[in-house]
Amino acid sequence: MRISELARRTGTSPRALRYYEEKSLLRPDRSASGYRDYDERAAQAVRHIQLLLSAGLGTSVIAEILPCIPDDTTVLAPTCPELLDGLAEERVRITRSIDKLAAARDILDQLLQTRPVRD
DNA sequence: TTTCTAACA
DNA sequence: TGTTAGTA
Repeated sequence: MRISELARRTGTSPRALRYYEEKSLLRPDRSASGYRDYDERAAQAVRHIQLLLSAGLGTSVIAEILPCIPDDTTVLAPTCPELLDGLAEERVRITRSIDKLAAARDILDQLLQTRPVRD
């Protein structure tokens, strides 16, 4: 399928799909005319990319992880044990970020003399 | 018409 | 990320 169809089927834009390719997240074939030609697996890969992106992972990390996710799942635990440590570290970084943000919010709550409110 | 690349907003 | 230009 061509880029616009893949974009439509995955809810992204052709622009984003070209960007993914530039970051080596996707490697579509090319038609004789130079048009990108995507297969079914690409559609699944894009969904994985979007999931990983929403997890806050960078494109370089995603490029490593992607080949470890089977087309039909969203879990990689059983597949590539080597990556698990790296992702665990990523999780630690995220936790630290959350803690810092929470601390910043607490300070603002004090300055504003408001009682902590849940969003 | 659709897509391509590259560059600019 | 969107958009634009000039092509094939």
